[in-house]
Amino acid sequence: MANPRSRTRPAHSAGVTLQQVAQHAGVSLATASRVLHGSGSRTVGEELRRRVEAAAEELRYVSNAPAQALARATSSVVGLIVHDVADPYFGAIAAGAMRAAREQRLMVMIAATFREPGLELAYLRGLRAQRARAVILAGSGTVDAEATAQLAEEIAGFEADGGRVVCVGERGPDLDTVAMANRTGGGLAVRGLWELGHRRIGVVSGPPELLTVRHRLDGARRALRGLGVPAAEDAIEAGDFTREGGRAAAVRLLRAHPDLTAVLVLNDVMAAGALGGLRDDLGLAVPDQVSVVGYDDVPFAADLRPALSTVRLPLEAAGAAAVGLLLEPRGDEPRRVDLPAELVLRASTAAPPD
Amino acid sequence: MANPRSRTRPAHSAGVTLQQVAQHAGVSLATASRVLHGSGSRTVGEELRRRVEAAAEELRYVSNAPAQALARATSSVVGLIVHDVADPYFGAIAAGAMRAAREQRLMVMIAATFREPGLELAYLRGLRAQRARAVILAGSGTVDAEATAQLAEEIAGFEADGGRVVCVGERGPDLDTVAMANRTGGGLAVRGLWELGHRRIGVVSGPPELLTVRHRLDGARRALRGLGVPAAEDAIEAGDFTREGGRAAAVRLLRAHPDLTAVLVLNDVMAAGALGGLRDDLGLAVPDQVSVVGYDDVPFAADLRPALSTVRLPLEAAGAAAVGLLLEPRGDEPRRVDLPAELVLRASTAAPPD
DNA sequence: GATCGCTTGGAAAGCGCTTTCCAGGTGTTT
DNA sequence: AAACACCTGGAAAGCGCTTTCCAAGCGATC
Repeated sequence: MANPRSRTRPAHSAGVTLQQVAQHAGVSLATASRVLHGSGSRTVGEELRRRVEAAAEELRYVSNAPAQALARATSSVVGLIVHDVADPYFGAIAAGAMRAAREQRLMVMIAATFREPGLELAYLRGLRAQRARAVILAGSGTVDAEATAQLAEEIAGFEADGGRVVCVGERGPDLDTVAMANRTGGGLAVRGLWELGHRRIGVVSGPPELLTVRHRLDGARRALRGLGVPAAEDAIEAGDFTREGGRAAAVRLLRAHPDLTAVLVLNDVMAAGALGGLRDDLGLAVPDQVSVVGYDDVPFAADLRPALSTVRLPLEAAGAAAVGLLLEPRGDEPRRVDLPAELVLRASTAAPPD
Repeated sequence: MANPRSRTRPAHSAGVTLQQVAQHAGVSLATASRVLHGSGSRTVGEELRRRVEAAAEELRYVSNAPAQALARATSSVVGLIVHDVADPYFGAIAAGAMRAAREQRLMVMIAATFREPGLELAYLRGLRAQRARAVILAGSGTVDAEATAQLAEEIAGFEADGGRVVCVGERGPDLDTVAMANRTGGGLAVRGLWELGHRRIGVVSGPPELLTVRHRLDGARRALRGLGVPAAEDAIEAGDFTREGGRAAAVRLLRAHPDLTAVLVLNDVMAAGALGGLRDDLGLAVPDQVSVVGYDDVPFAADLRPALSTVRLPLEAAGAAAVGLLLEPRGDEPRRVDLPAELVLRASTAAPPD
């Protein structure tokens, strides 16, 4: 009995080339190309056009993108480099980017560095090899000068080859970027807490080498200082940008500063951990004893209990904006899209206890 | 104005070809190719090898993947088609796949259908055009015969072109698949609830056309029937596979069947919504009045309050297994990897109220 | 009726790379 | 010392497509 998998297929279908389609239609290769992939400026007569289309359909022709890329010296793939696809922050950005990409009929090649330093560079190189038309650098920049310089060189090379690079989040002044309101948002959170009556505010921070963290922290600190909040400087604990990191850092923070009435956690994933740590490890009630504000407003933030107050960033819009940016012709000046942050107050914040 | 293709470029860095590297090293194109991309079987002398490598480095040569793909008639990209990257279920699978891909030095091209029916087909075609070496179909199959048949044909075409296809979750008997224990898991959940003492168990289900939903539901139903649980058949409400869908369906379910003491929600995202709906809309205490079990064990399940009891699926492992499968040569028989489900009891389940 | 300017189709030269086939040189065997 | 095998490097033929250039056909113009 015939194995269903080896079911015989019409001889056509496997590796059909444009040449074969042309032959089948009784036209030249050039004409077939013009009909099927033509840039439009050149027209083909109605009759031939029909014949070519019929032949393509009949033969089940599928164009060969690498061959096209080679001949055209440009492709329709864009790269997207993130730290971790499973992280909802990047998931949302990726979703936005992919939606936009679809509208432009672009394919997206995604790479996750899993926060391994050298990998971003390696992937950028890989994408360059693929002759991606553009790449979106979605992960946070770093404070490491060496790494930044290497990356800058690779980016320059990529652009010299005609590719476009767009960053989500600031990386450097001469790159096209979709800027997230990180500084502003940090200030927003602090001021929100202040308005609720909090005067002793701590911060659970992320890896200090990340630019994103630095900016958020910066905004928070500045606001704290501006408001004259005392002891602000040392009521900061850093941890990994993970649930566990947030949990541990929050516990450390409140052990060291039991008088804090509010804490700003620099990302929602950490905040989820912090919420757990405060309650389970420290027996603190949120928001009755301590208020907590997160950052990002990832989808599950509203599902946490208490529902997480947080600084909302338009993540999907950022992804979409990045794609928008890389479609525009490159300008003389680096382009920049600024996206706003917004403080969303939910149930994890309240007035401080008396 | 000059033709862009003939635009003069700086000798270094931009658009360096292997030919140029060879010239710079004083060797033939063939030798340079062997050194830089050689399959290893063919050796090049120490001296020339060094010279080529030095030249490549000096000229900042970056290989041209499309050209390689064309010449080799195979590429190093694999496609991954999901419903939604922002959904933690797919995020986890994607993360696992990407980790494995990295070890194999594969690039992954990702496509999100956003649950739009025809898009899966379109993307598969796109991936075929890209001459992807393989594609992973991570989204659930559907009960729609027409769509399934079209997909089958496209898959056959893809395979005829030499590509490999693997599914995460069952789609058909003659496809290589990483099978998730959907039926088993449904039973597991029901039995777990039974053992806690629940006798009136309802189900919040997902879109009935999804195979995944059907299988989970099937397992649950069978267990229910096996246990002799009455009224099981109609205590089922379906909703979208989203938070809102889960919320609405859960509310409907408990309005219609106020006597239920436990509900199984067929995915964690819906369960998050259900938790909210039961509490906020219906004033029901979980788990004191109603127990809730989810499905998938996505990362945030443990962060919900009450922490969600759920059926754990090894999502990352599934993604990795899929990549593993497509690296193996294609066998005569379709291959299959079965991944286990495990019931994780957390705080959203308890004995039923008296 | 010859000329011009269009439009439309085809021939052919690549795009950057892999790989087969050959040739020359070396070391080995008898 | 001749014959052989082997190793290493190069020339060249594609891979499937795009695009330039040219030629042919045709109605309009003078």
